[in-house]
Amino acid sequence: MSSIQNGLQATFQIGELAKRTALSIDAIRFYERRKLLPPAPRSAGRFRLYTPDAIEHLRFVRRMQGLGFSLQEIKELMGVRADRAHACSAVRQFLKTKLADVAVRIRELQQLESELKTDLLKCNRALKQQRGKTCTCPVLEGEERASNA
Amino acid sequence: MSSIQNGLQATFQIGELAKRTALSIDAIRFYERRKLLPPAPRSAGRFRLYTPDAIEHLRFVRRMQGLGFSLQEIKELMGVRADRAHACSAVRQFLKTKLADVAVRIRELQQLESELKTDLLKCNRALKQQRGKTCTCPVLEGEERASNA
DNA sequence: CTTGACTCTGGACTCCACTCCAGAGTGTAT
DNA sequence: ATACACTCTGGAGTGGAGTCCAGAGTCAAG
Repeated sequence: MSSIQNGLQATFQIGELAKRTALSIDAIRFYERRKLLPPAPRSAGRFRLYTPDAIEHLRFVRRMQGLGFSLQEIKELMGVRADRAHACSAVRQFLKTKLADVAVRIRELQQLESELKTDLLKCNRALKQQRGKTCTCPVLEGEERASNA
Repeated sequence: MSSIQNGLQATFQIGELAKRTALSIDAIRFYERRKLLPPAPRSAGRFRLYTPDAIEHLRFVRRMQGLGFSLQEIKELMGVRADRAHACSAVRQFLKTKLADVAVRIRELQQLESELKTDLLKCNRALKQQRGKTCTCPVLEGEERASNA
């Protein structure tokens, strides 16, 4: 399963990485093809060998994906962040753009959040007032005869 | 283009709606099929007729999409929000779940934001220190100072 | 040396969110 | 009456993000 190479690092292969990241093996290989993961070094028998770094790497990818970035965007983001050591104004510009995007997203989500909170309040009030009465729930009941405003 | 019906509302047809929302005609019809937009009333010749409501409706859809919700989720969200009048505990539960999702997203985006800010700072410092020196930029990769601001 | 669990590659397939198109009808302007 | 812009439906095609699979190779255990 895991092997010690030259006493340096504990490595493991793709199945193990899949388990530890809750990704499918296919997804990991797919990310490698799309360069979201650097090509893994191989064993004598051409099996991919990973170090714990890969786990972090993949978690970052998933986190960004969850935030709605495309694989392409994530790749760019990682590239720039990894290379900030020799920064140049183009990299700086890219970071600024991404930061602005993120700020917009945050504002929009906060807006949605407050709208949902309002809805929930109204919902709670309505529930209080109809204590015990049956209620036809559009979510559960698929559809009844036309409602909608 | 736009017509007055019974002196009640200015309606317009799909091409106009497309222009006003910056969506394609096909996308609008597609949303209707997927029930993200209520079926539009038709003219005598079966042309869809819209009121300004539709613009707002579509903007909401796009906004939610930009925040990473799938069309399915947006449909559910709209359904629940429209029907909060007769609230029931299932609706309430749905809202609470969505709210929690949104809160998580906001926190994650804020985290990313601060990481990017740190990167940007490092980037700025690096730039200051290498004033004038050429820099190999992974973003431009090869074409250097040929284009871009 | 065989078995069984694991991995390899390449290609086909799926689901989503559209986009593009053909062939037909609508509506108005001349 | 005809031209021209617009719209209709249904279906095929696209790109992103994977999933699924066959046929072959790897490797530890018995």
